[in-house]
Amino acid sequence: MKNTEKITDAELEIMKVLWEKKSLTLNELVEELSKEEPKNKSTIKTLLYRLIDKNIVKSVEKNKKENEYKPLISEKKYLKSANETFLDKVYDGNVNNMLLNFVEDKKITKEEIEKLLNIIDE
Amino acid sequence: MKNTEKITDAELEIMKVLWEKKSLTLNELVEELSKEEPKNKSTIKTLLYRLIDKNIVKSVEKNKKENEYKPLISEKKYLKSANETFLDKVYDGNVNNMLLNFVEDKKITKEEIEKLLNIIDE
DNA sequence: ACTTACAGTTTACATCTGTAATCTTTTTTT
DNA sequence: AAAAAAAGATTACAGATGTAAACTGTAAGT
Repeated sequence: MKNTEKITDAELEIMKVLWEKKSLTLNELVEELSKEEPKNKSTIKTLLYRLIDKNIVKSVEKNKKENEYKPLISEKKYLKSANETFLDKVYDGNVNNMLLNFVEDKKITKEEIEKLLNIIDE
Repeated sequence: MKNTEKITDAELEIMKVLWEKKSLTLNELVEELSKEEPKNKSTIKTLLYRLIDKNIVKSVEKNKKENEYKPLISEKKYLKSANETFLDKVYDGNVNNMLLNFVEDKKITKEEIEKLLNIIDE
């Protein structure tokens, strides 16, 4: 699949909610997204339609009045693709270099790395 | 500075070369960028001008005929900003989650993490 | 000095993106 | 049944982006 990479920033905000909630009506979606700052329903509709066009979301009839929207690709899959794209684009695929920079920026601490080691050892 | 984040994908390719070579004429730049696949000079010109507009690159006279182009912001600074943007956008700032996903995708191996620990211990 | 070639600069243009309004079809309400 | 409300679907539009051509001024060759 290539579509995974074509999720834009605004669309991603929609997807995050859909991944978390699995399935939502438009109104539920708008409500979720408006928790922090109010969002325009029309805008969300457009983004949703674009995601449907791209086969990233599907629309299923819930009842006579409303549809439900469900993700067609998994978050894992998206993350894998997003990681790869970022790594290639910014670091030409060099993970070490990326990690070093995160450490330099104090984004990654020693504790986190040790935690990670433990997890890997399973 | 905010401009750092506004470097687009195509512009980034230009910047990578400028960061590495410090200073180049247009022709040198085109030559470098064309090593893998030939690039259109006109396109590179446009990207260069946009970077100049954004105060990310400066143009200095080299001789009567040609100018040299130099980066105005450091690669480190860009990387810091790019890391942050990616982390926030995709993982809502959760570094652990990001690392876990990189590990799952086999992008980060145990060896790399151990190497990293050594580096931090300095 | 005149022409040519090329660096520098400006303009063009299709597609993508964020944002939203409008139109159409159903469902509710009165 | 008629009117109102709302969901679904389409259209709009400005700014960003990738790609490249056109224009302009000057250096270089003859």
